[in-house]
Amino acid sequence: MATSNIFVQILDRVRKASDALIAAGILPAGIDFSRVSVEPPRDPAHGDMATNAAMVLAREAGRKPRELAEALAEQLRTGDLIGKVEIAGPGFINLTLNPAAWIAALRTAVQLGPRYGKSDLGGGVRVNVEYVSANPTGPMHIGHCRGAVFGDALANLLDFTGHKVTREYYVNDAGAQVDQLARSAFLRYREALGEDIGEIPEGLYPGEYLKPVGEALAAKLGNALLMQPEAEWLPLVRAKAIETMMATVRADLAGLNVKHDLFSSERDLVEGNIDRVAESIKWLRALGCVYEGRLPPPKGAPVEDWEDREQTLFRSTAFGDDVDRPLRKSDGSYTYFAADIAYHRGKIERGFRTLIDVWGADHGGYIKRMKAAVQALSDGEAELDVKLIQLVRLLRAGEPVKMSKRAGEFVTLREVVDEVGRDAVRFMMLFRKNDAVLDFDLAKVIEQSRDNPVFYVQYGHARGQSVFRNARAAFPDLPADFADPAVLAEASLDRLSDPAELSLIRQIALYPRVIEAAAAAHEPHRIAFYLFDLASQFHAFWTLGNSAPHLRFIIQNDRQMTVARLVLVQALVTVLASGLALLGVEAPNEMR
RNA sequence: GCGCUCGUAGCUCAGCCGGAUAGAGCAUCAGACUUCGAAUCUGAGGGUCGGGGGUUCGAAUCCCUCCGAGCGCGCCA
Repeated sequence: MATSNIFVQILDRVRKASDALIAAGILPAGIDFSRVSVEPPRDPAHGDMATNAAMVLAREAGRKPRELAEALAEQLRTGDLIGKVEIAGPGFINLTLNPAAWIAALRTAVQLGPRYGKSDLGGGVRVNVEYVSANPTGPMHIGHCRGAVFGDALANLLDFTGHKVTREYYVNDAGAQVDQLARSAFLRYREALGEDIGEIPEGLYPGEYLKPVGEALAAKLGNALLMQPEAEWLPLVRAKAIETMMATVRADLAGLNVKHDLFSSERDLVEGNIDRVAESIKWLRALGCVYEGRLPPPKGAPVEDWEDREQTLFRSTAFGDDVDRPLRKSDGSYTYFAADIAYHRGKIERGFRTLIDVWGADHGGYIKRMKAAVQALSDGEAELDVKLIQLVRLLRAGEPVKMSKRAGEFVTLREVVDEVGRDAVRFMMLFRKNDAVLDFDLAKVIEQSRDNPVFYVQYGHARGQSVFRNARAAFPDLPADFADPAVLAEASLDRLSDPAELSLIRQIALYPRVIEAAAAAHEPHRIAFYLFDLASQFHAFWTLGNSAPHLRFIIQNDRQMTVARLVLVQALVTVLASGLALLGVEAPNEMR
C-alpha cells in the first residue's frame, strides 16, 4: 500500500537528497537517518513543512548545519512537488509545496474514501488488546466505560493501521469477589422465597440488580437450596449469578458498540483440564523465576494481620520491580497475580508479541510486576504496554452527581447512554488523554454549541452533507459519485487556490499523519482533537462565504467552481466520517 | 517512607516519542446573519509551561532535585 501520508512522501524526497549528497561525498555512507523528520511548522510563515535533516545529520557529517542545509536545499529544489526551499534559524529547511502537490493530496483523499489514512504501519503484526475486564459483580458504571471506549477505539485504530488485532475481555470469575456475589445472590434467593433478609451485610453486594437472579433461582429450584450447606449451593448460585452479570455486561457493551473477539475466563485457567496457573508457576520455577522465600513487611500504612511466613514468590525484581510478588495466598489458593500470569502466558502462547492492557488508574501499582511477568514468560520477546485510564467525574451542569457505592447506588453506564446517547459518551471519553481525569457533564454533552465538541464535529459532517443536498438542487446534473476517478480527473481542482481553501486541504492532508502518530503512541484521543480542529477550519471557511460570496461552495453561474468545491467538501466529510468511525461515533447527515 | 500518573492562560485542556515567537475552547470585551444551516464565524486582552539545576545547536517535552495533587504499597481484583 503506497502511503497517503504526504509528509512521508516528502521525507522520502529528503532521503533521496541525502543519498545524492552521499554519492557526492558530502555525507558519509550509512549515515543514521532515523532522527530526521518532516513536520508541519507551528508558524505558517515557515512554509508547509520543515525538516530538521541538516541539524540532525550535521554532527555525524562533520559539517555545519547551515552549510549542509544549503547542499540539501539545492537537491530538494529539483522535482515538481516542492515549490520553495528556504533555510532558516539554526538549519531548518523550510519547504513550500506547489499547489499541485496539495491538490494531488486532496484527490488522493477523495479517491481513497474510507481507505484514506489507512496504512500498513503495523506490517500485519498481531496485537492483543485487553480492555474492560470488569468484574462480573454488577452492571457497568461510568468508570468502566472510559476504558471500554478507549480500548475499542485503540483496537479500531490499530486495525486501521495494519495490525492484526484481537480484542479480549478477561472475566474475573474466580476468587473471593465472585463468592461474595454468590452469597449476595443467595440472600436475594431467600428473599424471593418470601423471607425477610433485612439489610445486606457489609462486604456483600447490596444492589437490586441481583434480585432477578434470586427470583430465577427460586422459580427454578424452589426451596431446594435452603437445606444445603454453603459449599454445595455456592458454586451453583455463583455460576448463575456470573452468567447473569456477564449477560448484563455484554448488553451494556453492545449499547456502547464496544466489541470483543474473545472473553477469557479466569476460572477456566484453574478448572479446565489442566491447571494452567500451576503449570505456569512450574514453568517459571524451572527458569529460576519462582522460589520459596520471605518478604519484608510492607511500608507505609501498617498491615494489621501481617505475619512473616515463607511463601511462593515471583522474582519480579529481576525485571525491574521493587519487590518480589507472592503467587499464593495463605490459604493455599492462587493470588490474582498468579492467575494473570497464566492468562498472559496464554496470550504469548497464542503467538502475540505485542500486548496492550487497558486498566483503571488504581491498578497502576501492578504494572511493573505484570511487565516483569511478560518479560519472563516470553524470554524478553513480548512487549506489554499498559494504558492506565483515569477516573471519570460525573457532573450535571457543573455539579457532581451523587453516588453511594456502599448503598449500591451508582449511575450505571446504561443510564448514561440512555440519557445522552452513545455518540456523546464515546466521543467525550476520547476527548481527553487517557491518563488525565475527565469531567463528564451530562448537561453539557447534549448542548448544541461549540462548547460541546461532539456536536461541533458531527455538525461539521452534517453541514458538509447539506452542501451536497443544496448543490444537487442547484445543479441537477451533478456527478453521482465525486470519488469516481473520472470525475476527479475532469474536475478543475486547480481552481481551489484561495489561502483558506489550501489551508483546509492541508488539514485534510494531515489526517494520515495523525492516524499513524496516534497508532504508534496508542493514543486514540489524538484523532478526536484532530477532528475538532478540522471541523473548526471547515466552519471558519463556511463563514467566509457570508461576506465573500465567491468563496461559497455553490456558485450558481459557475458549475466548474462548484464541482471543485464539492470535491473539497467530499474530502472533508470523508475524513470526518473516517475519524468518527475509528472512534465509534456516528457521522450524521443532518442534525435536525 | 517507596513507587506510579500528573502540575501548561482566570477555568477546562491540547502540544505530534527534543524544534523556530507555547496553542484551542470557556469566560471577558468588541464585531459579523435579505447566509450554501449564525446550531457558525472574526478580532482583542490574558503565560517566569509548579520552583531550581543539568544534557543539547535547541527543552513544556529527556535527566536530577525540591514543592504540590491523585493513585498504589503480601494473602482484594
